[in-house]
Amino acid sequence: MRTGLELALRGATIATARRLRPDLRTPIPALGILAGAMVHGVRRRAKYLLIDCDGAVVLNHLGMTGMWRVDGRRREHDHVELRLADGRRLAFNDARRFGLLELCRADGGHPALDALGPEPLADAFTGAVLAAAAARHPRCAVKALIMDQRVVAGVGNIYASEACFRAGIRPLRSAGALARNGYDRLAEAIRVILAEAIAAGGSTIGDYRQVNGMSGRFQHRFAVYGRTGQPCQACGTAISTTAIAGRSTFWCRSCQRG
DNA sequence: CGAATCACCTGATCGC
DNA sequence: TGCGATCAGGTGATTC
Repeated sequence: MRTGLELALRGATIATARRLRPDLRTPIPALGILAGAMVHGVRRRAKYLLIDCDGAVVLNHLGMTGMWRVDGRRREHDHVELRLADGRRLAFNDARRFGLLELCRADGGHPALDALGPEPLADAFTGAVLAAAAARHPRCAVKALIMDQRVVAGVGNIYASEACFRAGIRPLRSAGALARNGYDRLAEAIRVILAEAIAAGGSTIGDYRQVNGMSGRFQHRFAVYGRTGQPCQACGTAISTTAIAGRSTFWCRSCQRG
């Protein structure tokens, strides 16, 4: 989504920005400050997008169903609308309203960004980081550990299951019981899965679309997510499902014994 | 204290 | 066909 937004917005001037309803997960602030501003770029930190504008930084989280689209016509659940000086219309749509759209402080920060762990695609993220977190939370399930945004920032429910499969690690395994080389494999698996998913334009399960309206393509490459009962592509064993911390978790009991 | 559970909200799907 | 129950990409508060 960051890539698509950057392509659509970088260098563009916002003519008007308005809320179409007052709140998402939190209140949406007045956006009049964006009128006439140029967009310098779009950054990402964890699952948050930061839209750098003249005089303001917009902080946005997609929640479960949030998406930005360049689209001429207004759709149900469009909650924020940017009209650009060149005539294009960019809308933030979020059926469930678990998303967030706020403005950063003058220093560019925001409380939501304060406690986040390292970026999984940055050099600072290593197996040692996961092993250290495991030492702090030895009884935590491995999958829950990698979904803790304070441990590593940006791994959600789909990619947590996929990364555990890729690393050959049982998602329910107690964090304290996994050896260091397991965390090295897991950190690498997280990097690979996220990089591949980003390159594929994300995963469209229900209504998610890229900024240009196209579906993601990574859902066709899921090894385990949503494949309960279907044969594992590696060994043929039926994929299992279980709940960890209230989230559906998919795994192969044969391939994932680590 | 840490970890599981609930709450937030809408829509799709499933079983009856 | 209709209806209630359940589930869904996330996060933060509450409960145990």
